[in-house]
Amino acid sequence: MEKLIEFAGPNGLVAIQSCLTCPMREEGLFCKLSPESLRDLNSIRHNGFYPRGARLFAQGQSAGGVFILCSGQAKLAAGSQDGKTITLRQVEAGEVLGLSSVIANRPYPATAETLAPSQASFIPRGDFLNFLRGHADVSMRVAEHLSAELHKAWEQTRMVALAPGARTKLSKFFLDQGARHGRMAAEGLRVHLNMTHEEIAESIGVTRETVSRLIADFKRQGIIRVKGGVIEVLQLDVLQALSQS
Amino acid sequence: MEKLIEFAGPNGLVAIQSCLTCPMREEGLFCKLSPESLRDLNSIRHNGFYPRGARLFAQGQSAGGVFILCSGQAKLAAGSQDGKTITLRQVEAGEVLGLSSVIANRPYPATAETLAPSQASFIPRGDFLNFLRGHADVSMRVAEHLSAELHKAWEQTRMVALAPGARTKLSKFFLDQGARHGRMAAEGLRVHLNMTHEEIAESIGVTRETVSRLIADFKRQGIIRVKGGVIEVLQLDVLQALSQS
DNA sequence: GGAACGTTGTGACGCAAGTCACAACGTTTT
DNA sequence: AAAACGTTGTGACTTGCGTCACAACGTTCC
Repeated sequence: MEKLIEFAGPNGLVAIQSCLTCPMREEGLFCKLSPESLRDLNSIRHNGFYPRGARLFAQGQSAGGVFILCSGQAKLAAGSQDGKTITLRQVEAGEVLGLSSVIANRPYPATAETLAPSQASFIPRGDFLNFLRGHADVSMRVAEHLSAELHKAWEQTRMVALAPGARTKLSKFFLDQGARHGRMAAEGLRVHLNMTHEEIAESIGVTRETVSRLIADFKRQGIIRVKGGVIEVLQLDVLQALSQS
Repeated sequence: MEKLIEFAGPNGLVAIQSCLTCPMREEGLFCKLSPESLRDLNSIRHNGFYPRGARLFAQGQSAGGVFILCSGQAKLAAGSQDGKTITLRQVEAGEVLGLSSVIANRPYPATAETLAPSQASFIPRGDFLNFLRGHADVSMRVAEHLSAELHKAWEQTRMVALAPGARTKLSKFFLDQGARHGRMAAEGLRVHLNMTHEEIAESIGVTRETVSRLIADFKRQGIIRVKGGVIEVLQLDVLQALSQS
């Protein structure tokens, strides 16, 4: 991080200059650290800007380092031979990508792709492990973070395997998205959802057509309304009832 | 661990007396530690013996501590309201149960049940966290372990979601079991599999009937042979071909 | 030995969701 | 403005697997 000149990323993204002044400090896993740790962290990170759809790393690559998603949004998706893919995790600003692969010294198990224009800090594997070893407080936090991720992964497995039908899964998906980015408005919960039906389908493990049909169905029943990338949940209670597997 | 008298558990299980002389020392995550760490670990563990089917903890309970499975076998299974359950993970001797829940301070996300007569050491949450904080080497190992678990969980999600049919899943399951407990014999890979069709079904997320039918099918095709809890894989290559999603 | 129980084997049936196919839009490109 | 492209909406058809239902075993347990 030699150059800290004023800089705004593409798409009007405002650049985050330093971990020490990062607005995520209260939230992100790696942001809530002691000032010393934070300074050291800041000194080994490499900043980068990515447009929507950029690939941070690919499934099967050896784990070269971790990415801290400073702003924007990304997803972690695993694919099979026959072209099908499933989204393992959505990654929000402040979260980390590739952590477990670097620590376990294994290839990335999935591909990481931005869902929106994003800023991310890359930390090479070696530097990161040194950093970990030198900061006992951090490795404890890492363990906490990994634990939380593990719980989410299990929750995901449970959802995919136990939910009895596509309708249930889609309801769960909308509620989950609502909890992440939703805001209450006059008409109901309003969620900015810049995903295609195809992407939604990959998140819940069904086909694109099924998603299209179900959304049409939800609209017909007056449960949701859609206008240009924004979903309004009009009948939250109905959606919740549907999501109960 | 006050009493270290000679003792054999139920079912002829030979008791493991101390972490310091544990035969798993080279393998288990918590076993391969420095002698000092090992001694401290040994001083906070509480030994217990469990028959097959014993419940170590239940889904939703607050995480009281971790279990180290010294010998035997267990599973971690999550259930839904309507009685369906899915096996999240099979736990072998030397592995740990409840680790992520204790660290993340969350309720156990699944129920842990022994699949065979087992010996396990329980370590209360407080003691364990103190132990972690006092031993920097251990928390790094914990991070590694959690990373490995996370990868397995993702692999599981991938399998359940991406595998196109029940046949594929069952093939994968057999191969996985073979890798764990299999031995090459004259007729082929021999796997001791003390699970009912019901349990297999829960592991791969299909119904019991489907498992029964598929096994019958595999037998008819000469891919496997079954006699009393032991499965012999006669045509490993065919099974591998089937498991390719 | 037979009652009670849990496990396995199969048949019959139905339906949710995958697959294929194409039409109707929107957006970006040129 | 037409072409090229990606996204969405729907219809028709097929099918794998869940569900229900029972029969055939095997094992404990009095």
